[in-house]
Amino acid sequence: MRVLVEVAVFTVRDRRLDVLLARGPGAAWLLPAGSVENGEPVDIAAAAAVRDVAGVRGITMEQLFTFDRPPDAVCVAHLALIDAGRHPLSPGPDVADVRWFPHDDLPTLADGQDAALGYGLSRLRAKTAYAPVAVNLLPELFTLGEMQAVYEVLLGRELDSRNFRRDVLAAGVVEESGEVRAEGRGRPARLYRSAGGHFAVDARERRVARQISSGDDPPA
Amino acid sequence: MRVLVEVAVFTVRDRRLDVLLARGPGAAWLLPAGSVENGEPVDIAAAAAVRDVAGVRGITMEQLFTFDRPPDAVCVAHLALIDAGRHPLSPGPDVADVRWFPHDDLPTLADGQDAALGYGLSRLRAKTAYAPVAVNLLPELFTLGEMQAVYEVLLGRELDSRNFRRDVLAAGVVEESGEVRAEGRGRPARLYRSAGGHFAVDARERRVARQISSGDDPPA
DNA sequence: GCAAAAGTGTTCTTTGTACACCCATGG
DNA sequence: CCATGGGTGTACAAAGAACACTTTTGC
Repeated sequence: MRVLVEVAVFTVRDRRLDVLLARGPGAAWLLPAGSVENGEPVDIAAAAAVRDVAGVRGITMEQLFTFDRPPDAVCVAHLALIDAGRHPLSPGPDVADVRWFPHDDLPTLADGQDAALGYGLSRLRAKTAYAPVAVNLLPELFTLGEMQAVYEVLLGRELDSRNFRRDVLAAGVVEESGEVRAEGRGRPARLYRSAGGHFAVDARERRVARQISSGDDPPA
Repeated sequence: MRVLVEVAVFTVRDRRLDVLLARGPGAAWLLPAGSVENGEPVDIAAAAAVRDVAGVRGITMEQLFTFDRPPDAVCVAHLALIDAGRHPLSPGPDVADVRWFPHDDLPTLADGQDAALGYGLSRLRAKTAYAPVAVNLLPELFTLGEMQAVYEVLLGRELDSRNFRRDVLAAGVVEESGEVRAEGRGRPARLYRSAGGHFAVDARERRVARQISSGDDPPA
């Protein structure tokens, strides 16, 4: 049997949640994908697929699910989150075109890829509940306003900035860099960086976070 | 590459959480496992493995994770929950012995199976938080006391029976059968059956349950 | 009649949610 | 000087956790 990999790569740009798609010459749009060579670790193969298709390296990934790909393959789907600003796209050799699409306005994908992408999206939203996913979608230094905006895009609703700031700071997932950034008009914002650790945006979530020091994430 | 399947099968018996293991003649203890034939759906192969090894059929399973199995295979691990009372074990042709082991007192397993089993256990406990997993571990009719005992074993702590009963009934995951069972001394208990739907044992959990009508479970 | 398990409500504490104003800068 | 986004604390509402006694049966 053949073992394939594919990766649902998400980013947040311009207050939109985008998905990375590529296509070969004359072909349909696809998630970055590849196959696993004999003996190669699956996660390495998935990272290689993203590198070869889009020229993006060094991103962290999480395994999602293994789908059947009749007639003779299985496909291990992965989820990746990146800051598009730090990872410019460069199409690989067999790729005619690679670009970001708004997650709610996608071209038609190959059979089965819808499932992987949909599952990736729901897992991403679920993770919002107990992991500081936003830091994976932001530059090294970011303002709390930017971080809040990412969560608002992921959750599809507005958050109260006072509660948001209180909770993020209390959770200790970010630390002040000491720097400040003035961006156009308005008071300059403090810049933070990730400090590791778990975090949950609201209610149902914070509680879970507390008890899930390790638990729901895939092993190894 | 070869694609293998293995299944961590759990049950609760006698206030203990047990795991199903099998061994071939003279060989080590293993999780029920098999390989995926060309074109066969992975979940079917996993069900077949449990049937062939232990003679148990018709159980529901959930995919957990796909592990590397160097040098030339991957293994798709699954989680299954059954009521041991309704599924007597009968060793398959290549199996010398198959039996239940307490989850915290296991023999040495083959490399990699520890990971699958450990992940299965943590997923099982995590699911306690938002799914009525106990009904998969109980007979068709059961008392609330038995159900509570299952949760206590899974969570490793005692629950308050008044809160437990209130919450289970309010969640609507069980319905009265109208029957009653007297078991030795003590007041006879009402018998319930599963009514579908989600349920959470406590706090952190109930809230999550409410918002996860669909979300965290694998697709398809 | 007593030991053993089933069944039933209320109070208090913790957590979440809603909310309004002053501050620093650019134009 | 005003428009824009950043930054701060409190009061109310909801949910969770803790808790004791009565009922029904077998022995």
